Amino acid sequence: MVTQPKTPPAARDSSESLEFCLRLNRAYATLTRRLDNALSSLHGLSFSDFMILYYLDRAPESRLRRIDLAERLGVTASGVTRSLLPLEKLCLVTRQPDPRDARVGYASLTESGQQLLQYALVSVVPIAQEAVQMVPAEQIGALSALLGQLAGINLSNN
Amino acid sequence: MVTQPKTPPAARDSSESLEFCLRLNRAYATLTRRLDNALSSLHGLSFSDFMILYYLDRAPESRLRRIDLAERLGVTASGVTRSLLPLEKLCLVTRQPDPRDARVGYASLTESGQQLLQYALVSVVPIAQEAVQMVPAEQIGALSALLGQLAGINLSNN
DNA sequence: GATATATACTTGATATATCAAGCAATATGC
DNA sequence: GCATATTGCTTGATATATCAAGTATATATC
Repeated sequence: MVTQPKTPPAARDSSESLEFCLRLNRAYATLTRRLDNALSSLHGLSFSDFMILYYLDRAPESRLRRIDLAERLGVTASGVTRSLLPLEKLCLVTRQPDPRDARVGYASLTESGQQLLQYALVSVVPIAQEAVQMVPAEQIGALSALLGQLAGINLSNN
Repeated sequence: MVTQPKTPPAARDSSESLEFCLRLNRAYATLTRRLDNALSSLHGLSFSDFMILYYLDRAPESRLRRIDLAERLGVTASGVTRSLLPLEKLCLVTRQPDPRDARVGYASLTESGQQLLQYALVSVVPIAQEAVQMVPAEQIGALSALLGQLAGINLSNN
């Protein structure tokens, strides 16, 4: 039986956890807005667009199955379909079939997509650095890893 | 003139910062989706709705100017107007004028809003804790502080 | 004390994401 | 080898957020 009638042992943790979620939310909103603004004045890219180009660029052969792209971005397959449409229209990304599995479609970064990414990086990096600069440098990695874990928590139980 | 043609000194930091932003994005998406799902099956609340009730509950007299609510949520004034509409319709929040300044409208948590918040907390807290549990406990505070700072970075220079 | 500027909102048009449903193609079970 | 998932993806309807523009009040300037 619990013996403390006033403050149950989990009380402090629960508000700490909640506070964390609230701040994560606000940090996300703030950062994304700043990045969106900076990029849209460059070439009409959103930060979401930028992330797509960036993930593709890092992938082997500069391409990714649409479903894998969705997973990295943290959106649904539907979201990827819709996000890729304008990028394909601009010829920044092209669609490629998989010879072994006719269901999958690859999103592949084009030359011009790669080039635009380089330009976009010039706008994005300073903002990303400014946002992170207040972190003690050696903690960035740990914090980053932490967010990665958070994003990777098991989704199957819901 | 820059003298290192291959790896400029900022290169490592820049990809680290970028990586951080990418993970922040994904962590946000993952966590929000989980919270949204849990809450919507409860009473049709989104996590955004929950945050509104929560911020109001914590504020003095359980009320906040709409603009201040926007700032806490990290959204625009427009977003607050639209988010409050259904909550006002459900009588979870009411609008109150300011006797000194006719421009401002307060969003005030009602009794039933307070009650629903208590129920919602039961759904939200376990998810928030599960998400945070993988953080080494003593680091939660640091990370939380960091996200808070990140969210608070000067917005005027954009 | 009239004019100009800033603040606190609201609203119309638009972008972006979701969910649910559907369609093919592949993999699995019998 | 045939029925039954499961996977990868797209599409229609809908929710939610933005921006730009507009309204009304308050504050500052002269």
